[in-house]
Amino acid sequence: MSPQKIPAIVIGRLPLYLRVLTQIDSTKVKVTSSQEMGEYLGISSAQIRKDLLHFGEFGKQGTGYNVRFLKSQLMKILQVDREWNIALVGAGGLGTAIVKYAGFQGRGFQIALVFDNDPSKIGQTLENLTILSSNNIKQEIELMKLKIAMVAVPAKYAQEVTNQLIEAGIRSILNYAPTNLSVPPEVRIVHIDPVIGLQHMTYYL
Amino acid sequence: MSPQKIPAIVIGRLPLYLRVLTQIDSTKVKVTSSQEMGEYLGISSAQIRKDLLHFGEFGKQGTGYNVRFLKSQLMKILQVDREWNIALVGAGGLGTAIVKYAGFQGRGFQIALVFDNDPSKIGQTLENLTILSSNNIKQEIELMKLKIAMVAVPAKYAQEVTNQLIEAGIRSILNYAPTNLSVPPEVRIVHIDPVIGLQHMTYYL
DNA sequence: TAGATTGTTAATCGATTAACAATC
DNA sequence: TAGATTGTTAATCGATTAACAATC
Repeated sequence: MSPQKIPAIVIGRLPLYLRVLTQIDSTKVKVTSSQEMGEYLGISSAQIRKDLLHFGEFGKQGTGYNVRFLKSQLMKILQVDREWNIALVGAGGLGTAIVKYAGFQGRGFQIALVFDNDPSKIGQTLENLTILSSNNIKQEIELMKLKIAMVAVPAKYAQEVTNQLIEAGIRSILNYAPTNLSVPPEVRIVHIDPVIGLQHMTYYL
Repeated sequence: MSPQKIPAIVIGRLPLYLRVLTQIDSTKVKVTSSQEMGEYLGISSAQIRKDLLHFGEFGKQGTGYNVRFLKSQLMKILQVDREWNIALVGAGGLGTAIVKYAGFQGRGFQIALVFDNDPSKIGQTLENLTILSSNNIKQEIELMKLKIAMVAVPAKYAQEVTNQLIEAGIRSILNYAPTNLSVPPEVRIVHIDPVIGLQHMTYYL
Protein backbone atom coordinates (compact mmCIF):
# COMPACT_ATOMS: atom_id res chain seq x y z
CA MET A 1 0.00 0.00 0.00
CA SER A 2 1.61 3.26 -1.10
CA PRO A 3 1.37 6.30 1.20
CA GLN A 4 -1.78 8.17 0.22
CA LYS A 5 -1.16 11.42 -1.62
CA ILE A 6 -1.98 14.38 0.54
CA PRO A 7 -4.03 17.06 -1.23
CA ALA A 8 -2.13 20.22 -2.18
CA ILE A 9 -4.81 22.31 -0.50
CA VAL A 10 -3.93 20.65 2.81
CA ILE A 11 -0.20 21.25 2.34
CA GLY A 12 -1.01 24.86 1.55
CA ARG A 13 -2.62 25.35 4.96
CA LEU A 14 0.28 23.92 6.97
CA PRO A 15 2.37 27.11 6.67
CA LEU A 16 -0.60 29.06 8.03
CA TYR A 17 -0.83 26.71 11.02
CA LEU A 18 2.88 27.15 11.53
CA ARG A 19 2.56 30.92 11.49
CA VAL A 20 -0.24 30.83 14.05
CA LEU A 21 1.73 28.50 16.30
CA THR A 22 4.74 30.82 16.15
CA GLN A 23 2.49 33.68 17.12
CA ILE A 24 0.95 31.75 20.03
CA ASP A 25 4.41 30.56 21.12
CA SER A 26 5.57 34.17 21.29
CA THR A 27 2.93 34.82 23.95
CA LYS A 28 4.40 32.02 26.10
CA VAL A 29 1.21 29.98 25.88
CA LYS A 30 2.15 26.30 26.03
CA VAL A 31 -0.95 24.51 24.79
CA THR A 32 -3.53 25.34 22.14
CA SER A 33 -6.58 23.69 20.57
CA SER A 34 -7.87 23.21 17.06
CA GLN A 35 -10.62 25.65 17.98
CA GLU A 36 -8.24 28.41 19.05
CA MET A 37 -6.12 28.00 15.94
CA GLY A 38 -9.25 28.04 13.83
CA GLU A 39 -10.40 31.31 15.32
CA TYR A 40 -7.13 32.97 14.39
CA LEU A 41 -7.38 31.76 10.82
CA GLY A 42 -11.10 31.66 10.11
CA ILE A 43 -10.93 27.90 9.58
CA SER A 44 -13.12 25.27 11.28
CA SER A 45 -11.59 23.24 14.07
CA ALA A 46 -12.64 20.00 12.35
CA GLN A 47 -10.67 20.94 9.27
CA ILE A 48 -7.53 21.65 11.25
CA ARG A 49 -7.76 18.34 13.11
CA LYS A 50 -8.36 16.47 9.88
CA ASP A 51 -5.49 18.20 8.12
CA LEU A 52 -3.07 17.37 10.92
CA LEU A 53 -4.21 13.75 11.03
CA HIS A 54 -2.80 13.22 7.56
CA PHE A 55 0.62 13.33 9.21
CA GLY A 56 0.13 11.80 12.64
CA GLU A 57 -1.53 12.18 16.02
CA PHE A 58 -0.06 15.30 17.51
CA GLY A 59 -2.62 16.14 20.20
CA LYS A 60 -3.99 14.79 23.47
CA GLN A 61 -7.71 14.26 23.98
CA GLY A 62 -9.12 16.63 26.50
CA THR A 63 -6.00 18.81 26.43
CA GLY A 64 -5.19 19.97 22.94
CA TYR A 65 -1.86 20.44 21.19
CA ASN A 66 1.48 21.32 22.74
CA VAL A 67 2.41 24.48 20.85
CA ARG A 68 6.15 23.89 20.54
CA PHE A 69 5.77 20.22 19.74
CA LEU A 70 3.24 20.79 16.99
CA LYS A 71 5.32 23.63 15.65
CA SER A 72 8.40 21.43 15.45
CA GLN A 73 6.44 18.66 13.76
CA LEU A 74 5.06 21.01 11.11
CA MET A 75 8.52 22.40 10.48
CA LYS A 76 9.78 18.90 9.90
CA ILE A 77 6.90 18.03 7.57
CA LEU A 78 7.43 21.20 5.52
CA GLN A 79 11.19 20.63 5.59
CA VAL A 80 11.85 23.99 7.17
CA ASP A 81 13.63 22.50 10.18
CA ARG A 82 16.73 23.60 8.26
CA GLU A 83 17.78 26.73 6.37
CA TRP A 84 17.38 26.78 2.59
CA ASN A 85 19.71 29.00 0.65
CA ILE A 86 17.89 31.07 -1.95
CA ALA A 87 18.97 32.99 -5.04
CA LEU A 88 17.45 36.40 -5.72
CA VAL A 89 17.46 37.95 -9.18
CA GLY A 90 16.96 41.71 -9.22
CA ALA A 91 18.57 44.15 -6.81
CA GLY A 92 16.37 47.18 -7.50
CA GLY A 93 14.01 48.69 -4.95
CA LEU A 94 12.02 45.52 -4.56
CA GLY A 95 15.04 43.21 -4.48
CA THR A 96 16.71 45.39 -1.88
CA ALA A 97 13.61 45.33 0.29
CA ILE A 98 13.47 41.55 0.00
CA VAL A 99 17.08 41.17 1.10
CA LYS A 100 16.41 43.34 4.13
CA TYR A 101 13.04 41.72 4.90
CA ALA A 102 12.91 40.33 8.43
CA GLY A 103 10.19 37.77 7.71
CA PHE A 104 12.57 35.04 6.50
CA GLN A 105 14.35 34.87 9.85
CA GLY A 106 13.83 31.57 11.59
CA ARG A 107 11.31 30.38 9.05
CA GLY A 108 13.65 28.25 6.98
CA PHE A 109 15.12 30.59 4.40
CA GLN A 110 18.18 32.70 3.80
CA ILE A 111 19.22 34.66 0.76
CA ALA A 112 22.60 33.43 -0.40
CA LEU A 113 23.04 34.92 -3.88
CA VAL A 114 21.89 38.21 -5.41
CA PHE A 115 22.04 38.98 -9.13
CA ASP A 116 21.47 42.12 -11.17
CA ASN A 117 22.24 43.11 -14.74
CA ASP A 118 23.04 46.76 -13.99
CA PRO A 119 26.83 47.21 -14.26
CA SER A 120 26.74 50.01 -11.69
CA LYS A 121 25.26 47.61 -9.12
CA ILE A 122 27.42 44.58 -9.79
CA GLY A 123 30.16 44.31 -7.17
CA GLN A 124 28.29 46.49 -4.66
CA THR A 125 27.32 44.88 -1.38
CA LEU A 126 23.83 44.48 0.02
CA GLU A 127 23.57 43.22 3.60
CA ASN A 128 26.88 41.32 3.40
CA LEU A 129 26.12 39.93 -0.06
CA THR A 130 28.01 40.96 -3.16
CA ILE A 131 25.74 41.67 -6.10
CA LEU A 132 26.66 39.33 -8.94
CA SER A 133 26.22 39.71 -12.68
CA SER A 134 23.10 38.11 -14.16
CA ASN A 135 25.43 36.63 -16.76
CA ASN A 136 26.68 34.23 -14.11
CA ILE A 137 23.31 32.94 -12.87
CA LYS A 138 23.84 29.42 -14.15
CA GLN A 139 27.38 28.95 -12.93
CA GLU A 140 26.88 30.43 -9.45
CA ILE A 141 23.64 28.59 -8.75
CA GLU A 142 25.08 25.30 -9.94
CA LEU A 143 28.13 25.82 -7.76
CA MET A 144 25.98 26.24 -4.66
CA LYS A 145 23.40 23.68 -5.80
CA LEU A 146 20.49 26.01 -5.00
CA LYS A 147 16.95 24.75 -5.59
CA ILE A 148 14.93 27.87 -4.75
CA ALA A 149 14.97 31.34 -6.34
CA MET A 150 13.05 34.59 -6.22
CA VAL A 151 12.42 36.74 -9.28
CA ALA A 152 12.28 40.50 -8.63
CA VAL A 153 12.96 41.95 -12.07
CA PRO A 154 10.63 44.03 -14.30
CA ALA A 155 7.85 41.98 -15.92
CA LYS A 156 9.44 42.10 -19.37
CA TYR A 157 12.58 40.29 -18.22
CA ALA A 158 10.87 37.82 -15.90
CA GLN A 159 10.37 34.97 -18.38
CA GLU A 160 13.96 35.16 -19.62
CA VAL A 161 15.34 35.12 -16.07
CA THR A 162 13.04 32.23 -15.18
CA ASN A 163 14.35 30.19 -18.09
CA GLN A 164 17.91 30.76 -16.93
CA LEU A 165 17.07 29.76 -13.36
CA ILE A 166 15.46 26.52 -14.48
CA GLU A 167 18.44 25.81 -16.69
CA ALA A 168 20.62 26.24 -13.59
CA GLY A 169 18.68 23.62 -11.64
CA ILE A 170 16.18 25.77 -9.72
CA ARG A 171 13.01 23.81 -8.88
CA SER A 172 10.96 26.32 -6.85
CA ILE A 173 10.38 29.92 -7.87
CA LEU A 174 8.78 32.78 -6.00
CA ASN A 175 7.85 35.35 -8.62
CA TYR A 176 7.36 39.01 -7.70
CA ALA A 177 6.92 40.22 -11.30
CA PRO A 178 3.26 40.97 -12.04
CA THR A 179 3.05 38.54 -14.93
CA ASN A 180 2.39 34.87 -15.59
CA LEU A 181 5.40 32.71 -16.31
CA SER A 182 5.53 29.45 -18.17
CA VAL A 183 7.52 26.70 -16.50
CA PRO A 184 7.83 22.94 -17.06
CA PRO A 185 5.70 20.70 -14.83
CA GLU A 186 8.55 19.68 -12.53
CA VAL A 187 9.14 23.31 -11.49
CA ARG A 188 6.90 24.87 -8.84
CA ILE A 189 6.04 28.52 -8.95
CA VAL A 190 4.21 30.84 -6.59
CA HIS A 191 3.25 34.38 -7.50
CA ILE A 192 3.45 37.31 -5.11
CA ASP A 193 1.26 39.96 -6.70
CA PRO A 194 -0.34 42.38 -4.26
CA VAL A 195 -2.75 43.65 -6.92
CA ILE A 196 -4.44 40.24 -7.18
CA GLY A 197 -5.49 40.51 -3.53
CA LEU A 198 -6.50 44.16 -3.85
CA GLN A 199 -8.66 43.46 -6.89
CA HIS A 200 -10.37 40.63 -5.07
CA MET A 201 -11.25 42.99 -2.24
CA THR A 202 -12.49 45.86 -4.42
CA TYR A 203 -15.16 43.55 -5.82
CA TYR A 204 -16.88 43.73 -2.45
CA LEU A 205 -16.43 47.45 -1.78
CA MET B 1 -35.49 36.43 -7.13
CA SER B 2 -32.35 37.88 -5.65
CA PRO B 3 -29.13 37.76 -7.67
CA GLN B 4 -27.37 34.53 -6.78
CA LYS B 5 -24.32 34.95 -4.60
CA ILE B 6 -21.17 34.29 -6.56
CA PRO B 7 -18.65 32.08 -4.73
CA ALA B 8 -15.59 33.86 -3.36
CA ILE B 9 -13.37 31.31 -5.07
CA VAL B 10 -14.72 32.49 -8.42
CA ILE B 11 -14.15 36.16 -7.59
CA GLY B 12 -10.63 35.25 -6.56
CA ARG B 13 -9.84 33.94 -10.04
CA LEU B 14 -11.09 37.02 -11.90
CA PRO B 15 -7.93 39.05 -11.14
CA LEU B 16 -5.88 36.19 -12.57
CA TYR B 17 -7.94 36.23 -15.76
CA LEU B 18 -7.46 39.98 -15.91
CA ARG B 19 -3.70 39.63 -15.58
CA VAL B 20 -3.58 37.05 -18.36
CA LEU B 21 -5.70 39.23 -20.63
CA THR B 22 -3.40 42.19 -20.01
CA GLN B 23 -0.46 40.01 -20.92
CA ILE B 24 -2.12 38.76 -24.13
CA ASP B 25 -3.21 42.29 -25.00
CA SER B 26 0.41 43.44 -24.75
CA THR B 27 1.30 41.04 -27.56
CA LYS B 28 -1.31 42.72 -29.83
CA VAL B 29 -3.37 39.53 -30.06
CA LYS B 30 -7.03 40.53 -30.44
CA VAL B 31 -8.91 37.34 -29.65
CA THR B 32 -8.33 34.53 -27.16
CA SER B 33 -10.11 31.37 -26.03
CA SER B 34 -10.91 29.78 -22.70
CA GLN B 35 -8.41 27.10 -23.64
CA GLU B 36 -5.55 29.54 -24.26
CA MET B 37 -6.23 31.39 -21.01
CA GLY B 38 -6.40 28.08 -19.18
CA GLU B 39 -3.00 27.04 -20.47
CA TYR B 40 -1.42 30.20 -19.12
CA LEU B 41 -2.95 29.65 -15.70
CA GLY B 42 -3.12 25.89 -15.35
CA ILE B 43 -6.92 26.03 -15.12
CA SER B 44 -9.39 24.02 -17.23
CA SER B 45 -11.18 25.81 -20.06
CA ALA B 46 -14.53 24.65 -18.72
CA GLN B 47 -13.88 26.34 -15.42
CA ILE B 48 -12.98 29.63 -17.04
CA ARG B 49 -16.11 29.61 -19.18
CA LYS B 50 -18.27 28.74 -16.20
CA ASP B 51 -16.70 31.44 -14.05
CA LEU B 52 -17.26 34.10 -16.69
CA LEU B 53 -20.87 33.00 -17.21
CA HIS B 54 -21.70 34.12 -13.70
CA PHE B 55 -21.44 37.66 -15.01
CA GLY B 56 -22.67 37.49 -18.61
CA GLU B 57 -21.98 36.11 -22.07
CA PHE B 58 -18.73 37.68 -23.13
CA GLY B 59 -17.66 35.35 -25.96
CA LYS B 60 -18.72 34.29 -29.44
CA GLN B 61 -19.23 30.64 -30.30
CA GLY B 62 -16.63 29.41 -32.74
CA THR B 63 -14.47 32.49 -32.22
CA GLY B 64 -13.61 33.00 -28.58
CA TYR B 65 -13.29 36.16 -26.51
CA ASN B 66 -12.27 39.62 -27.67
CA VAL B 67 -9.28 40.35 -25.44
CA ARG B 68 -9.90 44.05 -24.86
CA PHE B 69 -13.63 43.65 -24.41
CA LEU B 70 -13.31 40.87 -21.85
CA LYS B 71 -10.59 42.81 -20.08
CA SER B 72 -12.79 45.89 -19.81
CA GLN B 73 -15.72 43.81 -18.55
CA LEU B 74 -13.60 42.18 -15.85
CA MET B 75 -12.26 45.56 -14.79
CA LYS B 76 -15.81 46.80 -14.41
CA ILE B 77 -16.88 43.73 -12.42
CA LEU B 78 -13.90 44.05 -10.07
CA GLN B 79 -14.46 47.81 -9.85
CA VAL B 80 -10.96 48.57 -11.08
CA ASP B 81 -12.19 50.62 -14.04
CA ARG B 82 -11.26 53.53 -11.74
CA GLU B 83 -8.30 54.38 -9.52
CA TRP B 84 -8.59 53.64 -5.81
CA ASN B 85 -6.53 55.78 -3.48
CA ILE B 86 -4.71 53.71 -0.88
CA ALA B 87 -3.07 54.50 2.44
CA LEU B 88 0.26 52.88 3.29
CA VAL B 89 1.50 52.59 6.86
CA GLY B 90 5.24 52.04 7.18
CA ALA B 91 7.90 53.82 5.15
CA GLY B 92 10.84 51.54 5.91
CA GLY B 93 12.56 49.40 3.31
CA LEU B 94 9.44 47.48 2.47
CA GLY B 95 7.15 50.52 2.44
CA THR B 96 9.57 52.40 0.20
CA ALA B 97 9.69 49.50 -2.23
CA ILE B 98 5.89 49.36 -2.29
CA VAL B 99 5.62 53.06 -3.10
CA LYS B 100 8.05 52.64 -5.98
CA TYR B 101 6.50 49.38 -7.17
CA ALA B 102 5.43 49.57 -10.81
CA GLY B 103 2.79 46.84 -10.56
CA PHE B 104 -0.02 49.12 -9.39
CA GLN B 105 0.12 51.19 -12.58
CA GLY B 106 -3.04 50.86 -14.64
CA ARG B 107 -4.46 48.14 -12.43
CA GLY B 108 -6.76 50.31 -10.35
CA PHE B 109 -4.64 51.50 -7.45
CA GLN B 110 -2.57 54.47 -6.41
CA ILE B 111 -0.89 55.23 -3.13
CA ALA B 112 -2.21 58.51 -1.78
CA LEU B 113 -1.02 58.62 1.83
CA VAL B 114 2.11 57.31 3.52
CA PHE B 115 2.54 57.13 7.29
CA ASP B 116 5.49 56.35 9.55
CA ASN B 117 6.18 56.79 13.24
CA ASP B 118 9.87 57.61 12.88
CA PRO B 119 10.32 61.38 13.54
CA SER B 120 13.33 61.46 11.21
CA LYS B 121 11.16 60.25 8.31
CA ILE B 122 8.07 62.38 8.91
CA GLY B 123 8.06 65.33 6.54
CA GLN B 124 10.45 63.67 4.08
CA THR B 125 9.11 63.03 0.58
CA LEU B 126 8.82 59.67 -1.14
CA GLU B 127 7.89 59.73 -4.82
CA ASN B 128 5.98 63.02 -4.51
CA LEU B 129 4.31 61.96 -1.26
CA THR B 130 5.06 63.59 2.07
CA ILE B 131 5.50 61.04 4.85
CA LEU B 132 2.92 61.75 7.54
CA SER B 133 2.97 60.97 11.25
CA SER B 134 1.24 57.76 12.31
CA ASN B 135 -0.45 59.87 14.98
CA ASN B 136 -2.61 61.37 12.23
CA ILE B 137 -3.79 58.14 10.60
CA LYS B 138 -7.41 58.58 11.60
CA GLN B 139 -7.76 62.22 10.67
CA GLU B 140 -5.99 62.01 7.30
CA ILE B 141 -7.77 58.85 6.15
CA GLU B 142 -11.15 60.21 7.17
CA LEU B 143 -10.42 63.45 5.32
CA MET B 144 -9.74 61.57 2.08
CA LYS B 145 -12.40 58.94 2.77
CA LEU B 146 -10.02 56.08 1.92
CA LYS B 147 -11.33 52.53 2.10
CA ILE B 148 -8.15 50.55 1.35
CA ALA B 149 -4.84 50.41 3.23
CA MET B 150 -1.58 48.48 3.24
CA VAL B 151 0.28 47.57 6.41
CA ALA B 152 4.07 47.43 6.09
CA VAL B 153 5.23 47.78 9.67
CA PRO B 154 7.08 45.26 11.86
CA ALA B 155 4.89 42.37 13.06
CA LYS B 156 4.73 43.64 16.64
CA TYR B 157 3.03 46.89 15.61
CA ALA B 158 0.76 45.42 12.94
CA GLN B 159 -2.30 44.74 15.11
CA GLU B 160 -2.21 48.20 16.66
CA VAL B 161 -1.93 49.89 13.26
CA THR B 162 -4.73 47.69 11.92
CA ASN B 163 -7.02 48.77 14.74
CA GLN B 164 -6.34 52.43 13.95
CA LEU B 165 -7.03 51.90 10.26
CA ILE B 166 -10.37 50.24 10.93
CA GLU B 167 -11.25 53.02 13.33
CA ALA B 168 -10.54 55.46 10.49
CA GLY B 169 -12.98 53.73 8.15
CA ILE B 170 -10.69 51.38 6.22
CA ARG B 171 -12.57 48.31 4.93
CA SER B 172 -9.90 46.42 2.95
CA ILE B 173 -6.40 45.72 4.22
CA LEU B 174 -3.38 44.27 2.48
CA ASN B 175 -1.07 43.07 5.24
CA TYR B 176 2.66 42.64 4.60
CA ALA B 177 3.55 41.87 8.22
CA PRO B 178 4.23 38.15 8.72
CA THR B 179 1.55 37.72 11.35
CA ASN B 180 -2.17 37.03 11.64
CA LEU B 181 -4.38 39.99 12.41
CA SER B 182 -7.80 39.98 13.99
CA VAL B 183 -10.38 42.14 12.25
CA PRO B 184 -14.17 42.45 12.50
CA PRO B 185 -16.21 40.53 9.91
CA GLU B 186 -17.02 43.57 7.77
CA VAL B 187 -13.30 44.22 7.14
CA ARG B 188 -11.53 42.22 4.44
CA ILE B 189 -7.90 41.31 4.80
CA VAL B 190 -5.38 39.68 2.49
CA HIS B 191 -1.94 38.61 3.63
CA ILE B 192 1.19 38.99 1.53
CA ASP B 193 3.68 36.64 3.13
CA PRO B 194 6.32 35.23 0.80
CA VAL B 195 7.33 32.59 3.32
CA ILE B 196 3.91 30.91 3.14
CA GLY B 197 4.50 30.19 -0.55
CA LEU B 198 8.10 29.13 0.01
CA GLN B 199 7.14 26.72 2.78
CA HIS B 200 4.47 25.20 0.57
CA MET B 201 7.08 24.54 -2.12
CA THR B 202 9.72 23.10 0.19
CA TYR B 203 7.31 20.33 1.16
CA TYR B 204 7.79 18.92 -2.33
CA LEU B 205 11.56 19.39 -2.60
C1' DT C 1 -15.54 11.32 38.17
C1' DA C 2 -16.72 15.30 35.14
C1' DG C 3 -15.20 18.13 31.58
C1' DA C 4 -12.77 18.86 27.58
C1' DT C 5 -10.84 18.05 23.15
C1' DT C 6 -8.85 14.88 20.04
C1' DG C 7 -9.21 11.28 16.49
C1' DT C 8 -12.34 9.44 13.04
C1' DT C 9 -16.27 8.34 10.34
C1' DA C 10 -20.28 9.40 7.77
C1' DA C 11 -23.08 12.94 5.68
C1' DT C 12 -23.23 17.10 3.37
C1' DC C 13 -21.90 20.50 0.56
C1' DG C 14 -19.79 22.72 -3.24
C1' DA C 15 -16.53 22.87 -6.91
C1' DT C 16 -14.71 20.85 -11.05
C1' DT C 17 -15.03 18.36 -15.17
C1' DA C 18 -17.10 16.06 -19.06
C1' DA C 19 -19.95 16.42 -22.73
C1' DC C 20 -22.56 18.39 -26.24
C1' DA C 21 -26.10 21.39 -28.39
C1' DA C 22 -26.06 25.99 -30.02
C1' DT C 23 -24.14 29.05 -33.03
C1' DC C 24 -20.69 32.00 -34.96
C1' DT D 1 -20.91 24.17 -45.35
C1' DA D 2 -17.25 22.67 -42.12
C1' DG D 3 -14.72 23.81 -38.21
C1' DA D 4 -14.34 25.87 -33.96
C1' DT D 5 -15.52 27.40 -29.46
C1' DT D 6 -18.93 29.16 -26.47
C1' DG D 7 -22.84 28.53 -23.28
C1' DT D 8 -24.98 25.12 -20.31
C1' DT D 9 -26.34 20.98 -18.06
C1' DA D 10 -25.52 16.75 -15.76
C1' DA D 11 -22.17 13.75 -13.63
C1' DT D 12 -18.26 13.36 -10.97
C1' DC D 13 -15.12 14.39 -7.79
C1' DG D 14 -13.23 16.15 -3.65
C1' DA D 15 -13.38 19.07 0.31
C1' DT D 16 -15.75 20.55 4.40
C1' DT D 17 -18.60 19.88 8.26
C1' DA D 18 -21.24 17.51 11.74
C1' DA D 19 -21.20 14.36 15.13
C1' DC D 20 -19.56 11.41 18.56
C1' DA D 21 -16.78 7.67 20.65
C1' DA D 22 -12.36 7.51 22.66
C1' DT D 23 -9.58 9.13 26.09
C1' DC D 24 -6.79 12.39 28.54
